[in-house]
Amino acid sequence: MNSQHNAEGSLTEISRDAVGKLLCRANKVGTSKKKKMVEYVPEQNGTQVREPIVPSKTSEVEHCSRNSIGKDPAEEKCGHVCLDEGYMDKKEELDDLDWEDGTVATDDHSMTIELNVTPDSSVPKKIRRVSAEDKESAELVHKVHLLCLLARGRLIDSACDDPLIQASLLSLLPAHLLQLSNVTKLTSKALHPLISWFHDNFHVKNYTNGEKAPHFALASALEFREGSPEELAALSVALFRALNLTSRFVSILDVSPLKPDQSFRPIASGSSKGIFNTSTPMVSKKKLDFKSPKKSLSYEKQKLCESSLGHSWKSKKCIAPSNMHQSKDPSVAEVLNHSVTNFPTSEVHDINPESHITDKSHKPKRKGDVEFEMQLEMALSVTAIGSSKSKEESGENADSSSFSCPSKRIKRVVGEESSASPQLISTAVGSLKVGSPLYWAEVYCSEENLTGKWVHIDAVNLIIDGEDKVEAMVAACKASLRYVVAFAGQGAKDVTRRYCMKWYKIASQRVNSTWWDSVLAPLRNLESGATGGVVHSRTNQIISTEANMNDSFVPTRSSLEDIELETRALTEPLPTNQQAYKNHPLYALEKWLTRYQILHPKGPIVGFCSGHPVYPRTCVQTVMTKLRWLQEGLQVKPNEHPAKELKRPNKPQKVQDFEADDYDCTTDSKENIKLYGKWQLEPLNLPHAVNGIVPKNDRGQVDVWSEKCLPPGTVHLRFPRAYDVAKRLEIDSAPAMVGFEFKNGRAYPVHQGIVVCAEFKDVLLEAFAEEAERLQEEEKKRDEAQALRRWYQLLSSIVTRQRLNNRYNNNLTSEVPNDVHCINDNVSSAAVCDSDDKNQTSIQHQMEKCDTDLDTSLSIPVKDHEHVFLKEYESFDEETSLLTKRCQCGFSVQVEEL
DNA sequence: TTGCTTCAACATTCTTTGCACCCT
DNA sequence: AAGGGTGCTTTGAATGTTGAAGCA
Repeated sequence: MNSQHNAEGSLTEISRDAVGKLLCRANKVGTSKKKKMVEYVPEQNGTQVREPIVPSKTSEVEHCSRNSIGKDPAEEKCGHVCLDEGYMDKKEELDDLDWEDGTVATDDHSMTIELNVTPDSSVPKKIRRVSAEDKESAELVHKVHLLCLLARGRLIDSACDDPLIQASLLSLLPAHLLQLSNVTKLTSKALHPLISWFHDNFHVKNYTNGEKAPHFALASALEFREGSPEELAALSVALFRALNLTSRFVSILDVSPLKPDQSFRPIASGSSKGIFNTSTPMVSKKKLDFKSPKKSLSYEKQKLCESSLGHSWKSKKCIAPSNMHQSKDPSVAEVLNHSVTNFPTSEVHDINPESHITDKSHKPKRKGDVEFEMQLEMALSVTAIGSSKSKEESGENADSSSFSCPSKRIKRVVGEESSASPQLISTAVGSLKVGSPLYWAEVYCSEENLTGKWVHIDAVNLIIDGEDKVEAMVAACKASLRYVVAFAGQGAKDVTRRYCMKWYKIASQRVNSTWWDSVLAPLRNLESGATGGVVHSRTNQIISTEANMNDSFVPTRSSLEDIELETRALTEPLPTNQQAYKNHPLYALEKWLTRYQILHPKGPIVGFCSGHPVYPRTCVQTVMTKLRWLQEGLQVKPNEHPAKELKRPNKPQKVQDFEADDYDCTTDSKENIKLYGKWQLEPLNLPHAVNGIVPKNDRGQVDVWSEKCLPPGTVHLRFPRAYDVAKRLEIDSAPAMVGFEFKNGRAYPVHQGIVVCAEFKDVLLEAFAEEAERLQEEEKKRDEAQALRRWYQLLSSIVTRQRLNNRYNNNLTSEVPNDVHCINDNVSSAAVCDSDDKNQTSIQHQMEKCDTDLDTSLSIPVKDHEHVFLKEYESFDEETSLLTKRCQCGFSVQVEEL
C-alpha cells in the first residue's frame, strides 16, 4: 500500500508538473511581455546598464516559464543572453583597444552615452499580442482543468453516496429532524431546521487533513465536525441523501482562464500559483462545542478496522451494517438499519448501475471502467495535492488569509443573529463576510412551484434558496461563475444558467459549447437517471414505483429543469451597455452588425439601449454576394433586389489611376457589391449536360466549389492528366476550377481534374487505368534499360582495366590491390563480345550467365594463385543489392543480383 | 472605485480567373 | 520555335481583438 501511495504520489507529481508547465506556457505571454519590455531598456541604453532591470514581481510562473520552456528565438535576440554577449563582445573589443591604446576605454564609455539617445521614458511600448499558440495552449489547459474538476466533483458525489457516512450523519441527527425523511411534499421551508442544525454542528476549518480521498476526507470531517467548505457541502448532500431527499452536490468549477494573459486567481484563494491551488480558505470559526456529545460509533469501529486491517474504505463497508445495530438510539438504529442494510440489495433496484461506486469491487469491471477509474483517481490526487498544499501554506496565516472580499448582504433565512458570530469580522457596516460560494447542495422540493424545483442550499453559509445571490457573491470575489455543475449518481449537469443572471458576460469565457456538451452528454444521462423523476437510489421500493408511475404521465425532473434553464436563457434581461450586444446570443443592436449582416425582418423591437432599438438576435441574417452563395450551392431567385449594397472598396487599377477620379462617382454606384439574404435564395439550378456536352462557363471551365456546383449529369474526375485522356478519347470535358491560390496579392485559379458527363466516367477511368499501366510499364522499361546501360559501362571499364593490367603489369610482381574489382576471363570476354551487338536481351542473358558463373565456379585464376570464394566470406549489402565475394588473398568481387 | 465608451494598434480574414521571361 | 517552368509589383481593406485613456 505504501509503495502504491508512493507511486501515486509520483504520478500526481508528474501530472501536476506537466499541467503546471502547460499553464506556465499559457501564462508565458504576460510575463514574457513584461520581460521584453524591461529588457529592451538596457539594450537601448547601450552598455551602460549591464544588469537588466528585473521587475519586482518575480512570480513562480515567470520563473517556471524561463526554466521549463526553451527560450524562443525572439527572446534570445533581445533577451538578457544577448545582453551578456553584447557586453562580452564589448569587453573583448575594449580589451583589444586597451592593447592598442589605454585611454580609449574612457572614450568608449562616453561613446556609449552618446548612443543612449532615447531616454527610458520615451521608449515606445512594445505590446506583444498573444499568439495563436498561446491561445491554443490556454484553451488546452482550460479543458484539462475542467475535466479534472469534473472528475473531482464526481468523486465527491460518490463519497456523498457512501452509506457509512450517511448512516453516521443520521446517527448524529436529533430524532425530530429524522421526520424529514417521511415528508413527501417537501418545501424549502421544511428544510430550515435541518440546515440550521447542520450549520450549528459543522464548521469550516482552514487547515487540511492532508491528502485524503474524498471518502476519508468526508469521514474525517464528520468525525471532527469540521472540514473544508467542499467537505461540508458534501456532507450536507450526504445528509440530504440519507434522509431520502433527492439532492445534488453543486460546485463552481473554478478553472483557469480560457484566454491567455488573464491572470488566474482562484476564487477566495490567497495566492495563485497554479491551477491546482483552488483552496478555499474560509471565515475562521472557533470550533464550537458539540451539542451532541456522542461520537460516531461507526467511525470508531471503522477506524479500528482501518488500523487493524489496513484495508481500503470500500472493503470495510461490508462489515459496517452490523455495527450500526449497536447504536443506542433506537430510532436512529432503525433508520440506519433501513437505509444501510438495504444497501447491498439496493443495487438490484437501482436504475443507475454506477450509483454505487463502493460496490464496484465486487462486480466484473470493464476495461474502460478501470481506465476511467484510474483517470479519476489521478485527477483526484492531482487536485487534492494542489489544494491541500495551498491550504497548508495558508494554514499559517489562517486568519489573515481568510476570506476577505466584501460581500453584499446575503439572504440568511434562519438564525441570522446566531450566525453573525463574533468570529465573523466585518470590515464594513452592513457587510457580512461569507465563505466562498464554491460548493453547495441542491435539494429537489416537490412542493416548490407547480412542478417542483431544485432548491439551492448552502449549509455552510446558511443560505436557503439563494440562487440569485450566488452570482453576486462570486462577483464580490472578483470572479465569475463560468461553470456551475451539479453532481448526482456519478453524473453531472451544467446548471450555470440557474445561477447566472448575465450569461452574455460569461459566455465568452466558456469553452466552446459543442465540446462541453459532448463531454457532459454521458454524465447528463447518469445524472438524470439518478435524479430525474426516479427518486434516489436509496429510496425504498414503494416510493420508487410511485415515482415511476408518476413519470409515465408527468415530464421528468430533468426535462422540466431543462425547460426551466432554457426559459432563463430566453428571458435574460437586456444588457445596459452597448458593447454587450456585440456578441449577445439573444439580442442585437443594428449598430454592432457587421458588414455582411442585416436585420430581416427589422423587428420586433424588444427594448432600447442608450436610445438604440434592440432587436432579437434571430432577426440578424447573413447576406452574401451571388458568387458566395453559389459556392454554398445556392442561387439567388430571379427578380430579387439586393438586400444590402456595399460600396466597393476603392481599388485603383494602376494605369487607370489618373483617370479614375473623373468617373469615380458614376461607376461607383454601378459597381456596388450586391448582397442577398437567405430568404432570397433557391437551390442551384444549373443547366443539364446534354449529348455528352458539359455546360461550361464563359471561361470554358466548370467552377467546382463543391459537389453541389456540378452541372447535373456530370462528374468530377480528379486523376492527373485527365484532360489529356479525355482529349485522346475525344470526350468533351472542362477543366475543373476548385478554388483560388493567393500569391503576390493576386488570386490565381487552381484547377484539379476535369468535369465530364457521367456516362463517360467508366470509360475514362478505364482508360486512365490503362494509361497508368502503360506509363508504369514504360517507366519500368526505361529503368531496366538504364540499368543495363550502366552495367555495360561498368563491365566495359572493368575489361579495359583488366586489359591494361594484363598488358602493362605482366612483368611486375606487384600484388593486386585489395579493392580492385576483378572478374574472370570468361565473364569479361562474354560481356565484351556481347556488348558489341548491343542486344539488350542477350546482354541480360549474359549478365545472368555471368552471375551464375561467379556463383558456381568462383574460381578466378590470377597468375599462380587461383581465387577461391568461400561462402563464409561473402557479404550482402541489402541497400545496393550487391553481393561481395572474397578470396583469402584479399581479392574481392562484387556481384549485383538481377 | 467601477464600469462604460472610445480610440488606437495590431491580428486576422477576405479578396477571388496573368504574364513576361528564360530554358529546354 | 514551341512549350513548360518560374517569379513578379510581395494587396490591402474590412473586421476582430485587445489595451489604454477618459469620463460619469
